[in-house]
Amino acid sequence: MDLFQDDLINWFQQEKRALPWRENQDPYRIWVSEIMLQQTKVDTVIPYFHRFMERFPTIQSLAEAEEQDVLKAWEGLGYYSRARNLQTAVREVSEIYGGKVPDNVEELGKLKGVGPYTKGAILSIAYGIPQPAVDGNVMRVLSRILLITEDIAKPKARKIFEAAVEEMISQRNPSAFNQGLMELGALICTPKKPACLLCPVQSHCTAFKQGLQEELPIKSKGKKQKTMPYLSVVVENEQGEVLIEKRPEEGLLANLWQFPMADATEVSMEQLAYWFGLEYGIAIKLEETLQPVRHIFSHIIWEVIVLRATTKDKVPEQGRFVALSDIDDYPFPVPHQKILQQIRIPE
DNA sequence: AACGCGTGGGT
DNA sequence: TACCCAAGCGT
Repeated sequence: MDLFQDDLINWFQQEKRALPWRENQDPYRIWVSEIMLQQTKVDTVIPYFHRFMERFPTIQSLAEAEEQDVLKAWEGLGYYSRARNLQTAVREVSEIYGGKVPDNVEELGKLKGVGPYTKGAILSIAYGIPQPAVDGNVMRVLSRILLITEDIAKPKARKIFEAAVEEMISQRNPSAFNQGLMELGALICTPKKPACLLCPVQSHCTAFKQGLQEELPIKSKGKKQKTMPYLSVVVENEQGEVLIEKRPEEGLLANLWQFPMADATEVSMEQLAYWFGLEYGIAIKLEETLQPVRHIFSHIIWEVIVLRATTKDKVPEQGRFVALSDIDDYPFPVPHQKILQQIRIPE
């Protein structure tokens, strides 16, 4: 009768995927990977991680970078506050901790963007310190192993699983234990149709014994998204430049760039040119309707009617005219990249 | 505690 | 189509 911990760790060391952030234990690399992996699949993260580490190889280089360049490296990855918080925290590590990532719960947990999960992941993986790192995988796996029926969508659930991990975690190899739980959740103990027949810890699994693996974990459902209609306009001047503006520094897609966009519940198509004059201080002439853009976020849906317009005016009160050849310097969210594609490849 | 915050892939 | 899901965090 082997121990759960040993079966899990042996399996992990045998079967773990070769991932770029597993090449060494550099706390900075571990940190960046953990932030990118929040709510994001491994396959999506890999190319971003390579580019990011090439562009910002050290704490120092990221601390000294322009936020605009950090967001550009994050462009398309989503949850952009992760990038901004990471840079804020890295600057703090640079200034307060001499560039060394803290190796204790107290200091690490104070850093922007480093919550209970990420804190435990960095401590255990980079420093070998036995701390729980409870993510969605861990809750799913342990809910089955231990038959825990707490609703994992509720905030209080995480604490219950953290308490369980504190009792179970391997003191000898907390890194392999925590990563093993997550790897198991990603490869075997999946949300749907878990591969129990291949599971290295099947003999320890209470849910499997009772045939309840498909019923766990218990997870309540969120509410569905609301649709938000917008009117967006691509304004071209006589130099062939287009008008773009920076989004507000808080909220959705903060500090990213976009084409001017009006809330369509407040501004109609007929009012658009007038509205534009008030907002941007220049006169435009609507030319044509482009392909509408629909974008589904996690919590809302954008329905964007897109128009093309021209102007003879040069200096807007808001935003700036940018040559198409320079537009790649600016981080755009996906819905506005869809608009950009249309003016790059007309027809 | 509940909600805001992205995106791409799977069924 | 309409969900669900993925190595969460800040407010």
